[in-house]
Parts: sequence; C-alpha cells; structure tokens
Amino acid sequence: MGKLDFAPIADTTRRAEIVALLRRAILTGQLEPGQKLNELRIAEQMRVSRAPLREAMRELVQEGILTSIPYAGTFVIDVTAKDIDDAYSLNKVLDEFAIELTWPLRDQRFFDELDRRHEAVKQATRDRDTTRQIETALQLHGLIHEWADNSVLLETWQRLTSRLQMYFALHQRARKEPVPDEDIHETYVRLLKGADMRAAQSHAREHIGLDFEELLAYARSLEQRDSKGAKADRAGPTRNRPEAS
Amino acid sequence: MGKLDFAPIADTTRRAEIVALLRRAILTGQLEPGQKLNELRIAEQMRVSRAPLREAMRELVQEGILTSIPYAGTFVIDVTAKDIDDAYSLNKVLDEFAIELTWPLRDQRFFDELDRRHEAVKQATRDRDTTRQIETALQLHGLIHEWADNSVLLETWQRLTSRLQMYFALHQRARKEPVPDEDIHETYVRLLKGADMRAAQSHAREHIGLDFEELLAYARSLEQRDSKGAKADRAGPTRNRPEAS
DNA sequence: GAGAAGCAGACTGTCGACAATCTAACAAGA
DNA sequence: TCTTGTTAGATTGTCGACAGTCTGCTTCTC
Repeated sequence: MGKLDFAPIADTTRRAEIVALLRRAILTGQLEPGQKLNELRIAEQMRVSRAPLREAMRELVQEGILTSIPYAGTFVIDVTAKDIDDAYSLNKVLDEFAIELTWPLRDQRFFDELDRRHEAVKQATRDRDTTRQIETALQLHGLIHEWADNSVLLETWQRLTSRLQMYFALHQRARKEPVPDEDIHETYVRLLKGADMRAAQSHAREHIGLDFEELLAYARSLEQRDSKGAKADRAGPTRNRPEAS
Repeated sequence: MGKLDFAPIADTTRRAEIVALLRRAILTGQLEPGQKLNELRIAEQMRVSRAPLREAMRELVQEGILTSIPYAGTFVIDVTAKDIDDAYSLNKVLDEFAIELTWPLRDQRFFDELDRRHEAVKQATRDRDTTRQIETALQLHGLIHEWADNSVLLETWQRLTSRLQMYFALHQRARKEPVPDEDIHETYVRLLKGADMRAAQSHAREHIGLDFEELLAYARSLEQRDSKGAKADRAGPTRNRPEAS
C-alpha cells in the first residue's frame, strides 16, 4: 500500500463553525470588549438554534475571551491595563521557556518555516492590512511554541495569544496611522537562526517589551476615559465571575 | 452606611453544579482516563436534561480534562507519560515565576495562610485520606500562584493543576500502601518564609522533581502494559482532536 | 468460509417550546 | 421626594423530541 498520509477531514458540526465565527469576530474587534451577546439575535442571524450557539459560547468562556453571568448574559471580556500587563509578563516567561525547548530541535524545516512566516508578516505590512499583520506576527512568534514539542505549553500560549490578539486589535483599530513597524522581526529571526540561545531569549524579552509599552499606555488611557463617566452601552458586569472552584 | 462587604451569592444554575460534579468525579479518578461519557445515562442519573449537561461538558473539554470527538462521544483525557512530563516541566517554570512575583508581596497574612494550608496537608496525612492529601498539597502549592497577583498566571496554573491532580489520583489509586510522604513540605514552607528567593525557587524545582519521577515511571509502566494488547473497554479515540484552529 | 452490502440499534447533534430569572418602568405610600 | 411593592417585557436556563451519524451485526454473494 502507498505511504500517502491523508489529513483528517474537517470537523463538520455547527458548533465548531460557530466557535470559529465568534472567535474571529471577537479577535478582530468586530465585537467590542464588554459587549453583550444576545443569544436570540445571533442565533437568528446565523440561522442556527440556540443550543449549538450556547455550547459554542461555553467553549469561548473557558477559552477566556468571553465571560458569563448567570441569567444576565454572556459578554466579551473587558480589557484592563492590568490584564495586559499580566498577560505580557507571563508571555515573556513562556517565550523564554519555548526557546529553550526549541533550541536543540531546530533543523532546516524549522528555518524554512521561520522564513515563510516572516515573509507573511512582511507581505501583510506591505498590504497595509493591520488585522492580518497582527495575525501573522503572532503566528511568527508562535513557531517556537509549536516546535517546542510540549503540548501543554502550546495550549497555554494559544490561550494567551487569543487575549493578546484582542488587545492588539483594539489598539490598532484606535490609532490613526495604519501601521509603521517596518521590520522589527528581522533581528528576532536572525537570532533564532544563530548560535547564541541567551541572546535570542533576551531579545525576545526586549522586543516584546516594546510593543507592549505602547499597548499598555493605550489601555491606561482607555481606563481613564471610562472612569470619568460616559460608560456608554457597554454593560459592565458587576457581579462575580462564573468560574466556580 | 456600614462597611460590611457581602460575598457574592453562589451561582445556582444546573450547569454550574454539573460542572462541579463531573470535575470532581474526574479528578478523583471515579471516572477513569479514556472512559466515555454517555450523555443519556449521566443525564438520567443526575435527573437533568442533556442540554445543561452538554454545556457543562463543553466547559470541561476546554478545561482540558475531557476530549470530544464529533458524533463519537466525549471522553476523559488519556494520560500519557509525555503529557505528565510536559505538564511538570511547564509547572516548574510557572512555580519559579510565581515565587518571583509573590516574594515582595509576602506579609503576615501570607505566612498565616501558608501555615494553615500546610497544617491541612498534615491533617490529611494523619487521616490516611489520600484523595484529600492530594487536594491539600496542591492547594498548598497553589498559594504562591494566588498571591502573585497575576490573574493569567493563576488561571494557567489552575488548568495545569487539574491535569496534575488527575495524574496523581491515578497514581495513588494504583499503589498499594496508602501514602508515606511524611513531611516533604516542611522545607518548602520554611524557605518561603525565609530571605533567600533563589533557594526557594530551586527547592520548588527539586521537590517537585521527586514526586514527578515516581509518577512518570508509573505512567510509563501503564503505557507498556497497554501497548501489549488488552486495551479493555477504554475506547481509544483514534481520530483528530476537536480543537479547530 | 471470506468479503461486501445492507440493516437495525444506540448515540450524538440540533431544534422549537416552556419555565425561571432579571430589568426597568410604573404606581402607592410615608 | 424618596422609598417600596408591582408588573410587563425581554432574556437566559432547561426540557423533550426529532434528525443525522456511527457501529456492529446480519445477510447475501461468490
């Protein structure tokens, strides 16, 4: 028999597609932080009953980008400066760990994939497609986590990434100029190809820190604005989180 | 008006209670790894319809202790030696980070809570209650993550803990003698109260390593046994994970 | 007897309807 | 005018039933 490996066919349940749709809507900022998701309306728009929609929402709640309050509703999570700070500081630790694990596993296929993803970022930058630029940049950074051969690490990073992507989208959407960021990733890629692991680790930490400071400042300005009243329609969940212990 | 703070009342939806029930059943080993969860049977036993049960199961899938295959069923995750290895190595990194964050925040309340949880472990040990011993030991180790004031870290650790608790339960259930482990935590607690952060960090790494080796050896022996046939009724999910990208 | 086609049976996925709960507007009383 | 009780509307939580899919057995053919 032939040695051809077939890729598994796509999961074809309504629930899975709803999850993908909702996740994309949230991560690209089409659904704003704090916004309430009306089950009936969304179900009608998607031509789906509420059952699979609700199951999809439960998944996204556990994924950390939605939050649910019993009998009140399900909301897109609110972005606080502290959340961003927390996520980034943990991300640094994970990056360092991922580089350590990936380092001895690097091979030609790794370098090729690294270049491919780097090229995708540059392409998105040329196209002035900010949404895609965020996506591709995160995919570039995700390579070390995928390559590290530690499923728990990968899973953790992906969860963190969801949130970071949300924050970035919020940020990018807010600022006027589409995007400057010419080629910050150049050094990152070069170091990952090099021989000095420590250098790669500390650069990852530095580099991430840069975008971060700007994002954090933006988040803080948002909070200042919000706290001065004018809370708009973004219903503020005031009760406890649904996560039981 | 008075300054009394009321705690938020308990979330009282069937779904939340089902989640708690199922999680406990899985973490204590009442539901074995690989076992399939029959929706109809469980729903009848709990006197609940399938809707909230299914939603609860979606949450636990995202929590990482169940795995779902469309049109085939939902299963308790299988424990592989690699999973344990992955989880533990990440756990070390997280512990180190948590100690770093917690260190400057330690105060009298921290030390009191530390002693309280340490005492709970010793009590469970005296009672020869292995399940509770696992629970309390993990709670003791969780304190640094709770105290670190980083919600993302805490969430990540709790997710990891779920899995570790499962593995521990499996292990404890298997070995004959109830439990030796007199007071390994004594040093850990003392170092956390001390002045040398590095020492505390490296001890956390060492200490965790101990239990780990034993657990890992057990997992490997399990896999050897399984691969020699006799796969029992534990239906092995052979298709792809449901997690779409 | 071996292998393919077809056929129940069981189970998961989805739907529409009902029950429980919350919110906000309104009325009544001090 | 402020507080409290009431009520209607909207929304979420739950239920029972139906449809789609998989699995294992049976049957038929060679």
